[in-house]
Amino acid sequence: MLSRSANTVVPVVTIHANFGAAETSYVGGQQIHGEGEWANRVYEVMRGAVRNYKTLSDGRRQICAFHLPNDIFGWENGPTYRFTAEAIVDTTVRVVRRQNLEYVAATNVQVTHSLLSMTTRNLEHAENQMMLLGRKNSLEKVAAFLLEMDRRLFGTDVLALPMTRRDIADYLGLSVETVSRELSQLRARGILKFTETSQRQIVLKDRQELQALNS
Amino acid sequence: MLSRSANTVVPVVTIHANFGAAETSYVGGQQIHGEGEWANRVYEVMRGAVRNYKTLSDGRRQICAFHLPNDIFGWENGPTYRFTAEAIVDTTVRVVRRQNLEYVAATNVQVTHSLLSMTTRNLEHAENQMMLLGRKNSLEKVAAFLLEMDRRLFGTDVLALPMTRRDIADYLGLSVETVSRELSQLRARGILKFTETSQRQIVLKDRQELQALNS
DNA sequence: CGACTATTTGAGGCGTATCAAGAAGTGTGG
DNA sequence: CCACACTTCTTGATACGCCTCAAATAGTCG
Repeated sequence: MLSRSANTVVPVVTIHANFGAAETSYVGGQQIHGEGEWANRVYEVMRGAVRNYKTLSDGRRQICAFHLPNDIFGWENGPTYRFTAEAIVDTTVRVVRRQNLEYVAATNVQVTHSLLSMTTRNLEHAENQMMLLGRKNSLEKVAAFLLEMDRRLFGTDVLALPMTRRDIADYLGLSVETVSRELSQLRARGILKFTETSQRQIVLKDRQELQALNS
Repeated sequence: MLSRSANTVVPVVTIHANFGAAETSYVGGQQIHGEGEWANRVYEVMRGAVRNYKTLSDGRRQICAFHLPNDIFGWENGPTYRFTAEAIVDTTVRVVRRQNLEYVAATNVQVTHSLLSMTTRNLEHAENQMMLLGRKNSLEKVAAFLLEMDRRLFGTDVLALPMTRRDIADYLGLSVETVSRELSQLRARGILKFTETSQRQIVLKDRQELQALNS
């Protein structure tokens, strides 16, 4: 049972029918689970995209991760979800009850090991994001974002971004306007272009140059 | 074998003599392992403090974590360390060979589960830090740092910070000067004071007010 | 088509970085 | 114990990158 992870190709659990999995669909904008709610379920994205975020009391938002097809999310060690998870676009997920997964993990060292691998990859991503948030400037942030999406939305010439500029901004610790300006700058420099149909469809014309901007 | 974790009181592996542990000491500033080196060893801090950081090619640095007594670090899923780890002050660690730990983890579901718990706690910390780095202002960052250290360096009236202002700055995504200014502001507001002996020894006079600044 | 949201672009302001200098603290050798 | 060199820390002046506010354009959906 292997599954392609967000970042690398490593063995990882897939939520399997054996665990009592069921599919559920959400429309764009719909909440899948809320920060602080009981963490009863674990999810695997089948189609669509999910944003995982925290908010401060005054509404400031930090998106910690985007989940794309084959990503697993909602696995918690503690009793409650540390995030809100929302479908960005129409999304289908496979759901498994947490206790079923825990039941298997308690006895099966391989499943536990897979969960450990998954958590470690999430940690690596978070660590890279800390460097990005703490020490990169706005152009470097946007370049890194594009390269990440290019890697994860593989297999297509055009990056069909599911998320809004606001989502990108809240992922990179920027304002919407700054994201837009840096994208415009990259377009002006010939590093990318938008398709005729949409501003959310981006073609990377010079990945090397993007890579160079990513420090 | 239980050990107090950095953030919460949860069962977690301690590096035990059974794993073939040995103690090693480092002087302040000495490197324990470098980013990219083969991850052959796992460490537990006995005395002292460790900084874990990444650097960009031009020298910008992001400290991802400070490790204090009873913290475990150096556990990697991949082949190499993703960080440089340096002793901040004179530090003693317990060392275990990775393969010994892996050997136990491969068969013992409890040890694997402990590693999973530890990794999950690290992930939670990283997620909170992402919110801090991406969305908090400099005063909120410094307040959050002080509260974190107050929680982790428990049992004393004065916070005897092992790290320099530069370390704090690189942990919070700020400049040294800004850290210093915000500490001065908190002192001027009567929320903290320094001891007569050192600028690194801080007494928190109003934790509630600090908590309020932390959003 | 009309209402609404998302995106871009410009103008100006603010928060934090940078540069600079002095004070405080630390370590070393005499 | 002091003198000296060096590092760390603080504080002030200034610069600049990104945010905020505003308005126009583009895109979406009933």
